[in-house]
Amino acid sequence: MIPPRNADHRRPLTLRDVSEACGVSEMTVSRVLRNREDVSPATREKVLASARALGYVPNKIAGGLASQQVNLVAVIVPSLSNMVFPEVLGGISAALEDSGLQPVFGVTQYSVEKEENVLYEMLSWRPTGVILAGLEHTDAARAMLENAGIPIIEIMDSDGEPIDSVVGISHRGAGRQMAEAIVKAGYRKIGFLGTKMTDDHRARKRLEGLTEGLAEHGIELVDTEFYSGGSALKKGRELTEAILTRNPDLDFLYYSNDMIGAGGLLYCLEKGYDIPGKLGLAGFNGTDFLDGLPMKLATIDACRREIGEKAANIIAGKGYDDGVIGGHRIELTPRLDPGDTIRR
Amino acid sequence: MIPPRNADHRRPLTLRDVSEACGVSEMTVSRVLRNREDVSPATREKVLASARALGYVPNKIAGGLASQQVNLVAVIVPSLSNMVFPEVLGGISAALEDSGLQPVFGVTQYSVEKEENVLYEMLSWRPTGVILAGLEHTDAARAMLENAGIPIIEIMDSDGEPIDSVVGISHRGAGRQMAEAIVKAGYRKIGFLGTKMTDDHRARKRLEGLTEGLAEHGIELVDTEFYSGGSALKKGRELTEAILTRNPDLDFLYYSNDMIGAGGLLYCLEKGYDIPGKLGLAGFNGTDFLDGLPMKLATIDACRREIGEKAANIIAGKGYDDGVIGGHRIELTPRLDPGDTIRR
DNA sequence: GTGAAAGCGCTAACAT
DNA sequence: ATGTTAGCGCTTTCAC
Repeated sequence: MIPPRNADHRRPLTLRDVSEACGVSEMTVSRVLRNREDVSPATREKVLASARALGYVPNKIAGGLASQQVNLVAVIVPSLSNMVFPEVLGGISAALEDSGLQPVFGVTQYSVEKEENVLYEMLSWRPTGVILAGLEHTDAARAMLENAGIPIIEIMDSDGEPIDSVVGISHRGAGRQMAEAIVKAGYRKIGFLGTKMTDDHRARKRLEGLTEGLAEHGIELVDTEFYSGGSALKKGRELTEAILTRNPDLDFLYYSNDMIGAGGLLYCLEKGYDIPGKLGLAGFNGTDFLDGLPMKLATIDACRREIGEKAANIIAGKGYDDGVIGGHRIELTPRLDPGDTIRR
Repeated sequence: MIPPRNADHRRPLTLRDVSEACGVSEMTVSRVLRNREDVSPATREKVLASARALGYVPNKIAGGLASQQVNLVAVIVPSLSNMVFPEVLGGISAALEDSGLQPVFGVTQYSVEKEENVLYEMLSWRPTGVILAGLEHTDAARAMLENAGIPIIEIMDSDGEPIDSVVGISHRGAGRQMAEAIVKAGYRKIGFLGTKMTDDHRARKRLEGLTEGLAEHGIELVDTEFYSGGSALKKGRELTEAILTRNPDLDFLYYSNDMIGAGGLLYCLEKGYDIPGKLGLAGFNGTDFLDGLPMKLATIDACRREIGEKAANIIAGKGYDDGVIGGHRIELTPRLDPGDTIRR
């Protein structure tokens, strides 16, 4: 075993060390390091030189306690392995870039109990605001959010009552929109394939929307097929094979996300199905890294990046010059891209 | 505009509030809330009841300052949109699950300057340890890491000298390993396709390893093709078409990641290339969500999740009962999966 | 433009 | 098992 090189337990540097090194009061050093204007250029240079030379890194724990302000934004999402949420986080990071605020991410694995724990942890850091996915929370989490006294932005989903602000799309609406498109294109025997959605409320709402939308045209879903875990692409193939074997006369398959839709598409192409002629397909999310498949899968864009940006901007107070931080309701309109897999 | 519901600027609750509510000293309340054993069950219940009733959330800023310990682990990665890093983060989160430590993520967008900034931000929160991708940093970042006095784990790449500990694979070795497999399978005219790798040192090292490995058999790369941005699947198609048009006699294409490899594979299948007979293909990462493509692309597993777990375990002190935290060197051996796209 | 004093909310260390 | 005291490293406030 190589001996530890970094196990020195030297006391970290403090303002006092910098102060002594440059012969300026701690207070003035603090001013310089916070880029305040009321310091003479001469002292400023002296201080910065010492700080750099020593390798001083300010202690935000102490700073936060003294100033009662912490420039963190808590961001809580169900998963990172989904490709959906990394894009939301990208939007948030970009929007917060020059705001002086820093996002901190937490993951719930689609469990409201885990969400409650993560939230408790994060609130204990006294963040400037909270962004979290969805409108469904435990009672305790809801209470914490209501009492936090900071902006709370619920994102992704606008089907329900937010605690404070909400930025999202109507997943029920997306389901209905897809139902309209399917019916208008002349498909009649429709199957649904998706995740087991005990805790994925948005997928559930899309299915509900689809069902309602079809019902208005007197159409009922013929069959459904659910999965959990595993490679989505592969699962898409398997589910598709299963549902088409059971119901050879299906003429449309609606997938709860683009990845399983892509798997289904590959399967159907291999089997020689006439797409979109005899069989139509659609997914959800507008996953652009799937561009490059043999055909472009029909999908509805979930506006992931934009949702992240808008939510972050509310907390950063950007673009909302009414000065009001709380109580925003931003419902984005997702665009349906028929791609190559819905006939026209 | 809906009026703000959450804009009340009530003073957040303090230990004192809980203390007064239950008639127990602040100190004892603090003990209860930190789950310390030296409190009688009766007082414990009384305190917990009050804390819950009030909705008290501890202030870790103050706690961290007083105790001089912060249960955060800073994790710094180049990107979240890559699918590689979310898996590493998953491994880290899982390993830290019951350690009382919490990961905090930062993103550098493959820029060492940005890395330096993010690092400065994170170190100012006085984390328990730092996990960051790669061995290449600015001098200033290196100095900060060396002076931080906490465990520093550089991950993903073991080709070089770590500051403290390292957990990764040799990308140069992975390149050589692939070269061996390619030559052994009888391919001779090899092309490389990948990202413009000014700042992606690991991709660069893989290419170097490949070149060296081929050179040992007297083989030179015939051609290379680079891209940046855009849908990787689509780029894979475009690059493949370009390189095969220029060099119709190529018999192997090595891609710097599985996504562009998948795009290339789909392209070649459509064009009717004989794979793996006349043309072999390979990628890198062991991206399992690509299971479900018409053929399984040859690849080398980057051990992403395992790297995350091992790095986190070092900081959590788990599984390293020599009591030493610093100076670990863990080099994992990536497995080559020939899939269906290298002939045997 | 600069400095001195007080205190942010909690916990370590020491009493009891 | 519980309470008291001091102080973590910074910033706010006020004085100069």
